[in-house]
Amino acid sequence: MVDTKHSGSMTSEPGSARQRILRTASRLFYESGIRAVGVNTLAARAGVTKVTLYAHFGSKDGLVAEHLAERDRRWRETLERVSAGSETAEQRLSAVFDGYEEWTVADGFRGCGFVNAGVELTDPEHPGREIIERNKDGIRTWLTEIAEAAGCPDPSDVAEEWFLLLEGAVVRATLRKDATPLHRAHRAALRLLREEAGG
Amino acid sequence: MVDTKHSGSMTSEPGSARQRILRTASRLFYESGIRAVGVNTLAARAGVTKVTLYAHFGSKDGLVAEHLAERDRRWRETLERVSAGSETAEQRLSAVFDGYEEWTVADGFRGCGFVNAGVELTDPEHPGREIIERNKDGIRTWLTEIAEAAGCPDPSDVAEEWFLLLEGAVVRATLRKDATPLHRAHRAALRLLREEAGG
DNA sequence: TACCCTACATACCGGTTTGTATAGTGGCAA
DNA sequence: TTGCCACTATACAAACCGGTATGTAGGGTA
Repeated sequence: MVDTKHSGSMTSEPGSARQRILRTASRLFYESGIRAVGVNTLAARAGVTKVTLYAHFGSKDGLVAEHLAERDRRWRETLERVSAGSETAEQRLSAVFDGYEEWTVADGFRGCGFVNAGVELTDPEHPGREIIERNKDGIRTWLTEIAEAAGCPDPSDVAEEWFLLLEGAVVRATLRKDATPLHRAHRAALRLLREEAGG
Repeated sequence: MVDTKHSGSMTSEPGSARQRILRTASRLFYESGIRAVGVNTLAARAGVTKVTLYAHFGSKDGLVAEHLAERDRRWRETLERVSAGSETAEQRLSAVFDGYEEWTVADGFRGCGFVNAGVELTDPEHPGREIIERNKDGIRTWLTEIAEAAGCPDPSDVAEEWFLLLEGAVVRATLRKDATPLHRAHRAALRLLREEAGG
């Protein structure tokens, strides 16, 4: 009860209404799925009225899209954070796979939020879809830069193969919670790096 | 109107009510997602009343589970069919990847139905979840047998890596419809086979 | 003939969905 | 002081959700 700018019933959650909604959406959508969480539940859990939610996001689809954009933003921050301190290409690559491994065995892991959203948002016109694609492009770009830094002759080819291993491992880890898919993907990725860059 | 055992209003769709329901469920659940398709819509599209649907499957969850089981059955048939005629391990492996490639570029492709169902069925107690796991185990077993036939020293290791490539390629192809993920996964899988078995 | 089984049609249940309309409240700035 | 702003509270609308109750029609079989 320290700095809630605008009064109201106590909602132990700090931050502006908008931030609280986005944070709650991120948690609930990821935990239970987007369709499974109604705006009533969402607003109540965020300590906000439905009117406020609609004033900020216009519609549930709008909220979903902004939630995905926010998630993408945080995801990029995380990627840069776990890579900070890595110097060689091999270290940077390992940082990515280590980060993913840590994530897949953490409590509450339920797969890639963007892939999951892609499964749920069947309408190809949904505003969230382009954010999903943007996020995946971000990963591909990141991996391509590593392959370039390593001096691979075909960086985008190598990056794409790393991406397949990474995405496959996440899917595998989603169904049976286990660190080995990521571990194995990591090993395969390093082997490929040494073959392509070292040779 | 040839052999519908039990009368009824004409429902151009052939087969028993049960089969029609399962076939319709398979189509609609895959196209639009499980949660997005209500039992009312489903029954109407199958040319069946809701009462009949509930008499056969008990609940929507029951229908979902039986639909997944049916899908798994058909999936295994397809796998054996595309592999028929393959003799060497390499041919059998390529048959799998070719089959997947054909699938991912076909009209209406919307990813792996089992992975998608796994995303939607967040309840870990849902009866469909074990069928999803069974299906994935089927793939892993199939790939392991190929690795064994090829004489790989660590067949399950190799199979798991093939699996990562395969699953990753399907996810990639789902977001941006394109044959290249499968193509690249295929190439990587063959390279791995030659390294492990040939060396 | 009598019964059963399957499927039909229709209507209903309580609850939930997204979204809106209306009125009130507290703080802040001009 | 006046007015704006962001918010609360409540109530409602129309559609849809999964699921059930009731009653009927018709072929298969004993």
